[in-house]
Amino acid sequence: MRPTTKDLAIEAGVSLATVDRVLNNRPGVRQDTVDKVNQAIQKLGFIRNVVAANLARGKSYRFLFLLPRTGDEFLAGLIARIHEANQSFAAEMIQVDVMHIHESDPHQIAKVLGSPDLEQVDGIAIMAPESPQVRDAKARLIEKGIDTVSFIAGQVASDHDDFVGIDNHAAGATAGRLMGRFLDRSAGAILVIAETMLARDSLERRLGFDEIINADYPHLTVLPSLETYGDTERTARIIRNSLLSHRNIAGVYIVSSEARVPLEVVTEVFAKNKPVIIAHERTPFTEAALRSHQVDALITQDPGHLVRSAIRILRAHRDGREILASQEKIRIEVLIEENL
Amino acid sequence: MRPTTKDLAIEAGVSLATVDRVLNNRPGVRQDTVDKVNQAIQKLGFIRNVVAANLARGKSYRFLFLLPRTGDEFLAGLIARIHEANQSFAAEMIQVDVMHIHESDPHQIAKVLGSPDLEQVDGIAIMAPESPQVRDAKARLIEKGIDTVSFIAGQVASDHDDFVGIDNHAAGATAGRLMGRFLDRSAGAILVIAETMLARDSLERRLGFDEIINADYPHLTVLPSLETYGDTERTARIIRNSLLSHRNIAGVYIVSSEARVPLEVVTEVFAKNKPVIIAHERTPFTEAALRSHQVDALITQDPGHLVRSAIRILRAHRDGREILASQEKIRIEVLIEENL
DNA sequence: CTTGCTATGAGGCACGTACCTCATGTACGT
DNA sequence: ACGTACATGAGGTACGTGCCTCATAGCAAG
Repeated sequence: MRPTTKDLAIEAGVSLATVDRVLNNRPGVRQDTVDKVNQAIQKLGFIRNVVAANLARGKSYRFLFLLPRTGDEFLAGLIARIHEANQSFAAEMIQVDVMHIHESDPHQIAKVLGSPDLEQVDGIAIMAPESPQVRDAKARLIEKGIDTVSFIAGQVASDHDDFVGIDNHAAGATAGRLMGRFLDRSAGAILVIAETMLARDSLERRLGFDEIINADYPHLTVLPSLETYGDTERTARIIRNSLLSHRNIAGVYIVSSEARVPLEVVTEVFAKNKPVIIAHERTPFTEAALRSHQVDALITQDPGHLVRSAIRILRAHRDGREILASQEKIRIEVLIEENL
Repeated sequence: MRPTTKDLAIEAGVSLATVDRVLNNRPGVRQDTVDKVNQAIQKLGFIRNVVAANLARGKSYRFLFLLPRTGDEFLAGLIARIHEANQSFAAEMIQVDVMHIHESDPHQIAKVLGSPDLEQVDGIAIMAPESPQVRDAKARLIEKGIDTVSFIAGQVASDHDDFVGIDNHAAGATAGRLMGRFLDRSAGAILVIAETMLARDSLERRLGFDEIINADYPHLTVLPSLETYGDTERTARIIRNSLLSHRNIAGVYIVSSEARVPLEVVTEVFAKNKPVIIAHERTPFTEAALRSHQVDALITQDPGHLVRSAIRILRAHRDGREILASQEKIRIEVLIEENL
């Protein structure tokens, strides 16, 4: 049987009340008494029964995911996972909600983050582009005792705030390596398509991609990024224009998580002589594209893992516990048809 | 606040005792009373507080991992993860242990599985080659109320028994596709090296690999598998012999999880004109090999995920709960230097 | 010596559920 | 009408911890 607080009290030669005071950092205990209890903890290998503690506290957790308001399939998948997690974490008294924000307006995001509605929440996972406003708002949340994690995009990890997501520079490099190897000896140009290069993650991916191509595949040229702004017509136009100036397009790298529109346009434009295409994120659409050989590889991160990881980290923060780093590391996955 | 059993009792118009009888499938309740309670559960959206239930039961879980007795680095990593999991699951009153078996002797495995020591255990994750003896022993364990999962290798999933691991056929196919694409236009032969082809997983990987190469890369020939039997000298000899008969070796596929010896030999033998090499599993050694470009890609499964998944599944079985399938699906990961 | 402060002990109630006992009710067969 | 078997209620204790109140002991300053 595992030692309980009662055993601790006996071992330390103090009362249950004192053990309780020490365990919960309550004032009014002399330092040497604290030490006695801590020694007993060491000696018995006492592990606090979190389960019973939470029961006694009547504690439940409320976490919030702040997500952009796009119709993105990747985001839709993410939201589905959040709801799934809401089910499976219910047994542990954890409730998660989703709130949407206008990603483009830092002031509005900061306003939402400052709103008093959020004060009943135990922790927030924020998916928003980096900006001074958001950074400040986060700092204020932390002052109020509300933990935050940066989710997928945006802020860099800081001391106050974990980052849940992949290293986008490495993800871009991975795409670059695959592109290089898949194209091996064929010289040519590579089209890079992004929704907007203002997003930090797109930028980093592009940097990582370029680094690999420039270093190891001198016969390949990476063209300037095309920005779609999420507009179908514009996407078609700029890709066609690019085709006119560059006849020798051998590869296409779609940087953004919204691959659908660029992919459709590219597939149509390059009806024959399809270049090697690499995109990001697994969605019903990109999965089908991989199956039908419209795409050669996907660089992805597991949305379910992202969501659960954010929740686990927020809870660990709340409990003042350590996290199991190896479990929370989000991997950059390479998907081809065979390992879907 | 979430409804409790008390609320349930009021809603159903019965006593707490009856609610308890229904919730825990105890006899002595008329069917229509059972229905009343179940309706109340539906209506209130009652979710049993597993945490409180386990507290009351004084329940703790003991799970066992039965692993082969090799000195394999992959296995060492696995064991490290099990100890890690033992720490992090301690808060949920779950204890996991490791026991070693002689993988080569089905009778001995069956004997271990039948030993009375195992009767105090709640569930067992078994990593052992498939055999009728093991199959029978498992069936007997299940009769005794001890759940089992097939871990990484061995048995196919059955109704009684989940499989935790990757689809090895798909893993082989993934290796095949990468090999084909990395070699693209260079014709040649591919060396396949296994510890033994008696292992089901090696066989399946090879089948998946061949399927892809034969279908899509006719300029490549897959040679008969070389079996090392884990012997360094033998490995060096058979690889050298193979080199004499086949001058045009363009690729090497190391099927087994123990890649170290084959890799060392291959690296030495092919000092110049290194073929494309693909191996399995991430270990300190294969990771270093990837970094130093001795290996071109690794096909891996996450040991931490494997371990935690097995534990979660065993616990869910024990609690009679459903598992979250998407979380328990072990992915076939593709590792290159950039996404390590 | 009194006053006041701090450190500690003793004990109880609560959380939501499991599990036990005992009493009572109800329907059935004889 | 009686005994029997089954269905249900009522109430208690327990699990390990948190949190509260009250009592007491020790010590130092006035």
